[in-house]
Amino acid sequence: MWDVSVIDCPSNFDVKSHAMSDDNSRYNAAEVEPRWQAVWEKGDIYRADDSSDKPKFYALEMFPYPSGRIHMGHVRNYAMGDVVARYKKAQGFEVLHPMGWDSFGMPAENAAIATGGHPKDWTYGNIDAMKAPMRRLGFALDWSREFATSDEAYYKQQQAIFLKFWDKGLVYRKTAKVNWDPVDNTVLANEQVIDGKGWRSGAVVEQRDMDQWFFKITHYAEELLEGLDTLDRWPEKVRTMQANWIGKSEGLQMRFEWADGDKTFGEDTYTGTEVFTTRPDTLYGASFIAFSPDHPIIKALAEENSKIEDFRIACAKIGTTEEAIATADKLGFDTGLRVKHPFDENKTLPVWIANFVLMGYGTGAIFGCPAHDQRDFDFAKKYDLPILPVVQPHEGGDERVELEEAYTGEGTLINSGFLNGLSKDAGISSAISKIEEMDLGKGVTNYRLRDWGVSRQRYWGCPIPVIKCAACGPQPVDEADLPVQLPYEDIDLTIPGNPLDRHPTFKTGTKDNPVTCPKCGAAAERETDTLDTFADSSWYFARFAGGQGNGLPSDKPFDKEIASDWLPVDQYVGGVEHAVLHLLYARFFTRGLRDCGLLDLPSGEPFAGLFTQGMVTHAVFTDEDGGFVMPADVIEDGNQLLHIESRKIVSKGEVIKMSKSKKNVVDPDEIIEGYGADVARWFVLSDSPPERDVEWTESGVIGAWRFSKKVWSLVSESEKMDPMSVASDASGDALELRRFAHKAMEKITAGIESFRFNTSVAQIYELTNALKKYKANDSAKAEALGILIRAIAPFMPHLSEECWSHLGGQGLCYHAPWPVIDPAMLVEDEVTLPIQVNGKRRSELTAPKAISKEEAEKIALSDEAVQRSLDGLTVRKVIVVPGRIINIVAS
RNA sequence: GCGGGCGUGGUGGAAUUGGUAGACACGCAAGACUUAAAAUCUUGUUCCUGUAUAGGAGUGCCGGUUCGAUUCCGGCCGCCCGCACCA
Repeated sequence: MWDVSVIDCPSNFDVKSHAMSDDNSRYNAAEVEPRWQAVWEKGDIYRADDSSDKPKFYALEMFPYPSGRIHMGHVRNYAMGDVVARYKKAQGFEVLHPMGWDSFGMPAENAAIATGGHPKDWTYGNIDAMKAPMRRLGFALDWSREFATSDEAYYKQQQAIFLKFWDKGLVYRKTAKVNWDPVDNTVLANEQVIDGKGWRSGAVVEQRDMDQWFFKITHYAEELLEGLDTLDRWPEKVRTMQANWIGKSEGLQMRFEWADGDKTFGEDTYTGTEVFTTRPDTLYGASFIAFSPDHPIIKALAEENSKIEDFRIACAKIGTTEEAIATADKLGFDTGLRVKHPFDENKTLPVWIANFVLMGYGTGAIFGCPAHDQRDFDFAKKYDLPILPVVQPHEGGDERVELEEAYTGEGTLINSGFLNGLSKDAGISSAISKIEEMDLGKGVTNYRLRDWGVSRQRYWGCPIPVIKCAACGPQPVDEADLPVQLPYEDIDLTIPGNPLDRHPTFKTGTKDNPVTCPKCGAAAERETDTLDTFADSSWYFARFAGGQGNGLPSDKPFDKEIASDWLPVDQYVGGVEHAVLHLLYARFFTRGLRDCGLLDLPSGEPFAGLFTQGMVTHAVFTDEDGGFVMPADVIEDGNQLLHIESRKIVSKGEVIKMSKSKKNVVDPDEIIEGYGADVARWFVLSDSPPERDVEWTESGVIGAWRFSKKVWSLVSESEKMDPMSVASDASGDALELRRFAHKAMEKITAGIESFRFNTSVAQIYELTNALKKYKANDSAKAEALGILIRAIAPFMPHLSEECWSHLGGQGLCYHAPWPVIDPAMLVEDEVTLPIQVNGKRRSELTAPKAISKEEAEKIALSDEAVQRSLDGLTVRKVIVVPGRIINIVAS
């Protein structure tokens, strides 16, 4: 089978001819769309009014990185948000729908290296280049609040927030093992490591010890977790992912004391070793203690014992990818040390070092209970350690049979002294109480979530407003001295390493103006790392909201009152790839801003409603030599595909996300030029459910384009009529049309409300088809047409304005209220009931809605087709569900 | 391995308290208009029973609950996504 998208498109097909028709009877998007855009712009109709009395609605799409081009993914993303924004406007809400640029980041540096330019010039050039196509798509955006995160005014306020967070104890510095991306030459946060690889570069991430700035996101671990339950307009999937990421577990942190008294490792003396466990009920089954190779005690031991150092090195060699670590064989080293068992004075346990124990979780040490933990089991098998079952499965089972794997299920405790006979849960709480009584530990809650490392060794980001003094340590820059400006001159990105660190003046200042410690005044050095760009996108929505529409504040991040009025964002739309990155960081930031008194947002939740949309995909084309070919360069010739210039035979491959590297991209600009913005918008919303991927096909676009023409012909052939008409006195065919229109409108509205735009689209098609068949030019037609045009408006705003104005509608369609559905039109007085015999449909009956069960049963049984299928059978039962169905049970 | 989601015509997909499976669209086929094509319009289009105003099968597979299951329950199979030695 050949790709329909190509076959359908004749080789001499000229897309420009569609929109540029000079035939007046045809809809000419190329002429119509800019004309309306000019009207909207002149009227400044999308500016949100902060002081409006109307109920507010904040619609937002994840703002773009200015890569230089708008792609179809953007079109789909913003089209969805635009549908919601326009719909809510028509529903009578005061709508805020802003747009800006997430403009710091690595691609600008890479582009600068590649082209010899400057990241700033590249970035702002791209923003200029992207604005025009964005405007051509006709989104209802309030551009008055636009900004870029790389604007000095923005990052200055971000530095101020950083300092406020510092004051509040939400920022700290420490040396830690960090994820190092060797390609981007920078540190990554845990959330930015995907499958052991950098989220942007794809390079295998290494572990390095480095001095880093951290945001204390763990301070809000519990609140971030609990808040998820309140986000009932978020996808379940995203909430689950965040909950898993936070990874709460409750258990016991306790100390195993050394068998032979206190010990000193390095400079510290320990009475024992701290472990964390979620299964204190299995303490009697403990057969060893295991340390992480990175545990401070082990590090100290390694300095004196070369065998331990060798073992640490062996563990480090396994690999740095998460998967390699997860699937590596269990490795252990017996330190010879022993600890006391807390419940059994006569028992001591050996202390091992084990490669599967993570330093980053719990205390970096565990007690091993091989019978009831698979990892401990594998380890015990390998090193011949005792395996003592202490949980008896409820259903039979003999504890003396040798286990083949760990048993982790419910059961009754055995071999466990005072815990014998208890269930798992009762055992856990008993064991915790006992340990607390013995003063060896206490019940604790642990989280998998780690603090957010935000230092990046890159140039194109927000400078961290800190001065490092040899005497006083790191000091915050005085607020009056903000912003710490990112230098434009003398930036060399071509050598690896931190560009700001080797800048001639940034770090230490100039002779006349040296960098000095804000505390003691001595010569000092500026912090040369920049903030993770995810910080930039963690509060931009608040600046949009608190920007007052007439300019962005220069003395504060946002106006507290106004921002707090608009927030939370009522509907946020973006890609699911940010499920635990941006969406978690933003939830942290709003809590920090709240607790610093900058934002009045008690819940701390920035986004009340979230929708994660699917991607735009396209088939990949390859030529004979295996090179990728742009879809626009492929033509159909006979029954084969050819490259338009080289005439090489092209084959169609898999359908995947549009990407530059595979060349399976369609340029929105070309589509706008060829078919119009409305068609592009309509197509990306029409075919697939919004959360799923949509495959871009030429035939699909042509279908959307045909539909736009169909609507126009319907309107242009019609006489002038008031699109706000209500034909309340309609009868006969007119009444039927009216019913149809109101029923369709109800479904269209429900579709928009529940983000099932494809079903709204289907209903719009049906209403259009019904109108096409309706020939009279009466008030029922006027009403139905008016409904149709307003239903289309959120999807195809230009076409709807043109239709509205052509019919003689008052004002702009954008300002027209959403059609009011007449409930009487949704109720049929006649219904058609299917008649089933033994669950199989045999006939149907049309009757007044109010027909009695008895009457319906009587008619059904006397139906000819029913009689035929009942031949030879006895009726046992007749089920009549009023308004639904009749089922006759016979045997 | 753990967690979550999804399997419906040639294709995208409808069917949200269990009630006519396949709406709507794409594609395809036939026809009208046309010198011809494009565009447009009309009709048909789940599969099988050579004909259909008739019958049978049918929502990944097997079973269950029910008058009735795409929908609820149990067990398989396949695909996708997320997490991944988290104690």
